Amino acid sequence: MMHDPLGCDDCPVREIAVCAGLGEVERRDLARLGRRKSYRRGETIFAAGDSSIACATLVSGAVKLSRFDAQGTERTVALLHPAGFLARLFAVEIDCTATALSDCTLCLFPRDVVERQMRSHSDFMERVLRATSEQLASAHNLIDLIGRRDARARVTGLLLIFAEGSCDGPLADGQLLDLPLTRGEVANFLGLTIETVSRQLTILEAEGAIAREGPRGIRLLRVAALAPPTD
Amino acid sequence: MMHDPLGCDDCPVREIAVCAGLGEVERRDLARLGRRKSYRRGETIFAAGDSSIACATLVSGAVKLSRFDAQGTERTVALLHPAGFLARLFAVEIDCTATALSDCTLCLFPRDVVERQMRSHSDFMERVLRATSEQLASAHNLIDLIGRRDARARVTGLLLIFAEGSCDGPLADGQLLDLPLTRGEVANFLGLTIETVSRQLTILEAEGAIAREGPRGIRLLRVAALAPPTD
DNA sequence: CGATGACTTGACACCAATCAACTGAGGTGG
DNA sequence: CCACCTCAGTTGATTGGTGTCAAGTCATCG
Repeated sequence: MMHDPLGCDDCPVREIAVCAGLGEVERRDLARLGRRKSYRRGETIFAAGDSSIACATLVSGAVKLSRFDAQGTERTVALLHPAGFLARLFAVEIDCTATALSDCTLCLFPRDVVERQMRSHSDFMERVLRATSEQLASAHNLIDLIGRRDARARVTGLLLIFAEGSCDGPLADGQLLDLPLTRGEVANFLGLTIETVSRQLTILEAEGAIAREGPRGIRLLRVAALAPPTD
Repeated sequence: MMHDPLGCDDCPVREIAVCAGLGEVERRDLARLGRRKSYRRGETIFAAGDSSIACATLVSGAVKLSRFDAQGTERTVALLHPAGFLARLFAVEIDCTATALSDCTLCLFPRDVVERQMRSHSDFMERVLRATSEQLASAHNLIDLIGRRDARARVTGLLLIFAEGSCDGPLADGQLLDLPLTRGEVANFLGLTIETVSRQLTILEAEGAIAREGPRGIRLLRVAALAPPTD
């Protein structure tokens, strides 16, 4: 147990998360600094302004990052899938709140200890930087999605984001997708209303592109009908 | 000249750019690795897929970052102001094209040499990481702006982004703003059409919030009328 | 059994997209 | 010098997609 305090040995994302690629020794060093914690759906992982946690890796489940404006209106700015990385290292301020979308498990690394670790292990810092770059790229993907697409494309875009994030390997027709977001959360993320999201799903189901199975389950019947045109 | 190859000594952003905070020695080390280059409005600074440039600091002028989808449609995902930082270090792929919005000057750092420098100077890497985090935060700001705001709020939001980016210090009524974007570029960035942008500017001018001075100049008459409600 | 909350569906209104015409500046050439 | 073109921008008329409001369904829970 002393040698594997975070349970890395059976970590489902050890090969793809930010910790991957570190040597055995470095990983153990890192593992000693963090702790693994589980959250239930709806729980706040950290709130805006909380600076105790510097970064975190999502081991299982799904997490949303959102902000609240002056009126207290929520705005979801990112979704995280397993192996996803939350980093606010050296940021001027932490302005996002992280909330569990489903029951989930994370490896949390406290700020002080991680900043020291990063300065002495440039490999680790490099991986953090790479992860932050990927976060930036997916923020750009989201900008693309909500900036110019109509309601249908936004909904299909979200389905594809989740399908790709929750499974490894390419998508196949018939795949069952667990969408842990409520309609309200989907709407908030996509910049739509609950009603519009619901209607789009109805349309997609009528077209035979998807089938709803229970409140959260969505079976992707024809992936090609969801993807944007490739010409 | 050997001691100041990039012209750092009279650099207008030396106190706020990514290079600030480095010691004199480190900055000279860094300066030896980069080169300063000027671009004219419309020129491409680097295209998607070009991996020769790892990062760049904008010294003067304005730059847009955009992507092109399968149909070749442009989607602007970020704007850069002086002291702004472009980094795609360790990213899986460079997917953005950087274009000069106005005549501008940048310090460019080639990829190979910068990655070496980062690994040996953790101070530098830390600043790059911080800059990338700030880029992420402004991407989130943009998501907020275009995801749920109406046309008026998007246009005023852009005006404020540019006003804050192009001057240091707080905003004051009566300030003249040079908006180097064409209507089409504004529309693309905000996820609107040219016509809607034009109409919103007309409305804002009729309300006395702004005054258009020439094709590019906008005088901010009442900043309070542009800012979102704070209650 | 009623209450609650997530979701769906319908009717309608409204904002922004679309299509189209017009203006004005800058450039070119007869 | 003026006719003409082009291109960015503005303005107007109309359409359509999405928001809004409202009602209704269904599952869960006390």
